[in-house]
Amino acid sequence: MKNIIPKLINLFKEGYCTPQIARIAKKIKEPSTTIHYNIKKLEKEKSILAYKAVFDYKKIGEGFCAFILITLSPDEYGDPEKIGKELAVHPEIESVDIITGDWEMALKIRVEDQDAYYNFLKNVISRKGITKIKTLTSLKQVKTEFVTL
Amino acid sequence: MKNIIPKLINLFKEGYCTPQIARIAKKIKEPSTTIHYNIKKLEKEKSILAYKAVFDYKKIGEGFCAFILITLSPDEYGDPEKIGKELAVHPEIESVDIITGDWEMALKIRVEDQDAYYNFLKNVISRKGITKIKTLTSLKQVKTEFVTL
DNA sequence: ATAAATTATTGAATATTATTCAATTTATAC
DNA sequence: GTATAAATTGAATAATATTCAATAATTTAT
Repeated sequence: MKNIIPKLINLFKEGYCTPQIARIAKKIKEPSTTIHYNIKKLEKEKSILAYKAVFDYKKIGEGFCAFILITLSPDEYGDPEKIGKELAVHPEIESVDIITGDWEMALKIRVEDQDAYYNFLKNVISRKGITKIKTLTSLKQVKTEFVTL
Repeated sequence: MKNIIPKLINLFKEGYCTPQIARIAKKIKEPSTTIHYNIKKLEKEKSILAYKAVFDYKKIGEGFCAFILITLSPDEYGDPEKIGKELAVHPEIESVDIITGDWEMALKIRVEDQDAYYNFLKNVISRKGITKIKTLTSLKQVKTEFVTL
């Protein structure tokens, strides 16, 4: 057996999808060439970044989801974006935001289980510059990426 | 002029995309029929919920992004999922999670600007059952929906 | 262990769909 | 008001997903 599915999942996180112009044309009752033109415009001006799949993450072995709120050390405070970009390369991280308030950064994480999360914290999050973190574990996901589960 | 773009954006939030089987087949060097088979399997078992576009939200008039942490009143505490589902219908809400810790729920919101956010708080969030909220405004989005900006 | 049944892989043929192209209309700038 | 650019459109084409039937691999039952 080949087990192509993990590869598919990875590709679909990046993109590897395309708009269904004919379906959209039917839906909003416009010629498909007009739809095509407008979509290409959105792509050219980089308003659309990617076409991708949204998963039921429990079903693809990423059932553990958490938010991490991060406090940065004063010396790293000048360039939180740098740390953000370094963190963003990790595939377990769904989102990275620089935020206002009691913390400087908010991450959303998806891993298999609590063990995997512990390893993630040890290997990725404990790094110079991060002073303190607070984990908010998701007990139940009601809506994700604009898709209601 | 017709201004089809807002309609496209709405459709792309729901889905209206499809996998690029030929491209995937080339990428991982497998027959396209095998890819097709495996994708249909993922769809049938509902591991894939949708294929959709990811936007640069600043460029589509949804530049204001915030997380809302919510404390529920003790009488609603028994069924936070019910409130979650009621909130989930609002298109401004990207995600709804029931969480552990100092708060019971975490939302991610996208609207045009601070004014729109204020209105959103007034109209959607102030409701019976929600005792206290804390807003974490995103100053800079580094990564969203697994896509690095 | 063997047979039966199910699940997975694949190539060839087909149906759909995105894309290109050229023509026309609509909007914008001077 | 004219010129220039942007947007819409139908017809033709190229590319793609899909179906189908056959084969192979894996699992289940006996």
